[in-house]
Amino acid sequence: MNLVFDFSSGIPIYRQIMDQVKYLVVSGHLKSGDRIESVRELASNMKVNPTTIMKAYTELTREGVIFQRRGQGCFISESVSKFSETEKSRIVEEKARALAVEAMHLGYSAEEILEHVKKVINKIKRGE
Amino acid sequence: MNLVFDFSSGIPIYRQIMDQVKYLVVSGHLKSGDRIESVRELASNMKVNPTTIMKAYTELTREGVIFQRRGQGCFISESVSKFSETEKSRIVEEKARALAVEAMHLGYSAEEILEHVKKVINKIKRGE
Amino acid sequence: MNLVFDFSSGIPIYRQIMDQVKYLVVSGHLKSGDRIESVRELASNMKVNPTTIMKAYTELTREGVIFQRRGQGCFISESVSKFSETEKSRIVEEKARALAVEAMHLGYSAEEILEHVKKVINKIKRGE
Amino acid sequence: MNLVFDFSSGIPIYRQIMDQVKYLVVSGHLKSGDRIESVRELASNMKVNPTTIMKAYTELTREGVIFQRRGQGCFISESVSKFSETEKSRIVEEKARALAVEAMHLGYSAEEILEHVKKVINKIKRGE
DNA sequence: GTGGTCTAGACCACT
DNA sequence: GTGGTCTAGACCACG
Repeated sequence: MNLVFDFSSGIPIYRQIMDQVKYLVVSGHLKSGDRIESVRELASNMKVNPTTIMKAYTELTREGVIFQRRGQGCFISESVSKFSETEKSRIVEEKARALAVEAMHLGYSAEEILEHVKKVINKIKRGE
Repeated sequence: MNLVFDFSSGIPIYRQIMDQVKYLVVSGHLKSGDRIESVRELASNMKVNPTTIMKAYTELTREGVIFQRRGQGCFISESVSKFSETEKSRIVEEKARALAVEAMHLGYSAEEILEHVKKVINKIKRGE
Repeated sequence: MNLVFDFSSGIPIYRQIMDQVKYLVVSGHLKSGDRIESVRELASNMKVNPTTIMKAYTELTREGVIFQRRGQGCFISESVSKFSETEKSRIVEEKARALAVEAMHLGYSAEEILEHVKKVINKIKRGE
Repeated sequence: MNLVFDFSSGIPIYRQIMDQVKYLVVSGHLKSGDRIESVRELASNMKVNPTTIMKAYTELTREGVIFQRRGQGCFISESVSKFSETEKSRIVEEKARALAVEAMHLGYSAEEILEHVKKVINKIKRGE
């Protein structure tokens, strides 16, 4: 797994790990059943505190993104969301709202915002 | 100013204030030149410590959303962004990417995501 | 007197008044004996609170820059500094140090800083 | 870090901290990557409230002088200014003008002012 | 251990 | 009245 951290972004490292694992799944780099590096491996590779990795993995497990099998490692789970439809909708709407407010405040029009989102989705689908 | 705080969301109060003031601006509820509640007023209305309000206002001032005048109060500033085009684009793209990854991971299609964003923008424009 | 205020600089208005009166003297726009606007006049012209003007004038009087004659108005005084040589030297050195630290931190060389100062002095002498 | 505060100068403590950290950088006492005392350490050493130190560090971070890492501490950042050339020039010119007006008003000649600045720069370079 | 947020309450500077 | 600074002391999040 090729992770990159931005230590000055203010976003916690464990959150950056979570986000990037999710990205690797939606972009097709990781598929359900794939084994991902163990806590220890990743910690030493990325020179990050193991407890930080641990926290990320625990959260990802809780969200149903990965599952941990004792003695074997961590694996990407089936893409069955643990969230209900309304919950999912609420999560996305909240993030969409934050994006919209920020972008509108920076002076972007509705069209420009949608264009931005469309572009980003395509980038992700191409694995960028 | 009609603010609502979610004390259990984990999002700092001062951040919630910032977000909501920005929202009030983009939704047209507040216009440049408008005076907003003073630190003490808002603090007593919202039953929040004045220094917390102060922090929010200071940050908003730094971002150019409002300006503070000692002895007079706080005012919405001209909507001239302090950021360069590339920086603005970077900010929006980053948020758009976070939204896209999260939504795709929850199983939404590109169309559904765009639909969500479009809906939210319209809500904001209608002042909801 | 043609004063310009920067309300968003953080520098108190009364200080800006003091600085600009001093500037008008060193640049030759005002000479000793010249009458300057009364507190009331200036307050109404500049749309500033009279107490603010009052504070500026009081301070300028204390520093010996102007003197107030009851019923007649305020006048620029003789350019006899009330400060001792060591005091004067300390004041200038302190400001010079602040300038130097800031400029060096921004990456300017000694030559560039001196060039900046030289340029500014000439501007002032030309009354700009 | 050897800081000295003047509690009766009217200059906020957090500002004095900022100025002195900047001084330590330009004078070579601190280099990029160096770890500086933690908020608590400095607070207890200088017998100042941690939140005051925090404010100074937050401002220095915003100016790009240092960066803060939760759980690790504060470090001097690369000396890459966040300001554009014109902005840097404006900042220095403003400070130079303030210095020049004040010094000229105290009766110093252009040569004397430049001499003062030159002397101060050399002092800083020698680490005084 | 680190930084980050918040409260309660005081005092100062400015308009 | 306004914003701005500081203290003392608490609690949380992160590595």
